[in-house]
Amino acid sequence: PSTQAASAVVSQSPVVIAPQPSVMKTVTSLSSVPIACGDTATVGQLVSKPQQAVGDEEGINLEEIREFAKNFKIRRLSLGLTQTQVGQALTATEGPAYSQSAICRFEKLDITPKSAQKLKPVLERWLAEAELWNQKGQQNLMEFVGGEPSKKRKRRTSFTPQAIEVLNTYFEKNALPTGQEITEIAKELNYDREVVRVWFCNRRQTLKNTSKINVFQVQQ
Amino acid sequence: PSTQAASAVVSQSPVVIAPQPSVMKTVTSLSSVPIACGDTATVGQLVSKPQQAVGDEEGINLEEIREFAKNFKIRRLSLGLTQTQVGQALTATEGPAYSQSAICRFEKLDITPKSAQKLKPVLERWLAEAELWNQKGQQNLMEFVGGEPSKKRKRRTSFTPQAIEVLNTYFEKNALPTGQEITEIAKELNYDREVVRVWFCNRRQTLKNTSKINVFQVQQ
DNA sequence: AGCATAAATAATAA
DNA sequence: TTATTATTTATGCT
Repeated sequence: PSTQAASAVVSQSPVVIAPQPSVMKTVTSLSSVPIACGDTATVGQLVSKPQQAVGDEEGINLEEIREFAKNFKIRRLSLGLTQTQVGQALTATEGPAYSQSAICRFEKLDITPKSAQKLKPVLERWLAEAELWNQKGQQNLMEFVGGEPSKKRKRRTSFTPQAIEVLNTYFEKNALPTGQEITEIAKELNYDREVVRVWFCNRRQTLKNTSKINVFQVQQ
Repeated sequence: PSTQAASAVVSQSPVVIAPQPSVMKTVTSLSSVPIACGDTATVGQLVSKPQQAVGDEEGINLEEIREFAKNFKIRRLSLGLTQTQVGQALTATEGPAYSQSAICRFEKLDITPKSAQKLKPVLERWLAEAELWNQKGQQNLMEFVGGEPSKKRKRRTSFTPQAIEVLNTYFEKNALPTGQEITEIAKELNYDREVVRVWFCNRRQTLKNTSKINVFQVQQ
């Protein structure tokens, strides 16, 4: 299902500058052409320009794109779709490939106006069709989105006390086992390798959170 | 910011049975009183009963609750709020404590009709008020929700090649370091402890995913 | 243009 | 509910 396309197409990178809001404020006080010299700025940067109603930029209605992006996210969530699903479905139906990152960047307006302008109608059309299928039943939507008709969330694993004891012993010796070590541990305990890997990950997180609390002495 | 309220109010636990859909199908073929004997079933279970329009259960309109739950999630997301934020805000304004899990369970209808009936008006009222504040500006909403006005996402950490090498060495020795070990590693590398902890977590995930792919020989 | 992965969020076993 | 597992989103980099 989640097979990543490994096409490494080399293209000229847009060189997007991602300034912090605080930086923006400082810069905008200089007024006029705040970002970059004559180069590419993201839609998000352009629409947040304070003075003068942000209308068109090279004939592109930025405000409209901003509005659509916000709307798109809500409609996507209403359908219960993830960015990954949208990207994969688009890759399957439309010509070019669309990564999860691309969808994310569009929603956050972290792209150039030109790119946004090109992507907008594609998303618009696809989403409208998806909503149509959804009306006919969720099953149809999932079929349209492609792949797994109703991929259920993996059942949460329950470790036996014995297994946890063994895992903790390993963890104490080494909290960050190598892939091979994980494989061996999984084999020994007869659990899925991925499950074992995730256990280690979460164990670390827990540890970190616990430490954090202790620092503030909220403990007990 | 994320200090968990440690109030341990002991109440009669609902004892919710959570059967899988596949199990449901088998059981429903027996028709009438499909779930449990005379005990508590979740709203989700009750509304998915196939025959007979699912009307009231002990005077509670289940269909209405289902509708509201779905709507609640969409409205929450439209406001850009997380389950955690809602829970914390409710804990602050309403009497009892509401955890992220509680909100999650309500949205998934993984609660008893009685609990849902009790929670629904609370959520309804709070959400309506939140939307009101949101109309006056996002800043007001964040203030209403409480705490951080605009908590920004942590900046993505970039590890130096040297640091990664050291981390990998530790990981190979032990993929699941203890809290103390993490602290020491973080100190040695001069990175934030939390950052190191998360590194290990994600490293495990990567490993797991890689292993998975190898199994299917999709590699290269 | 998108991979790799850091960080955040949701779901669930206990 | 809490503690933990699993999934999703965001972003540094090339």
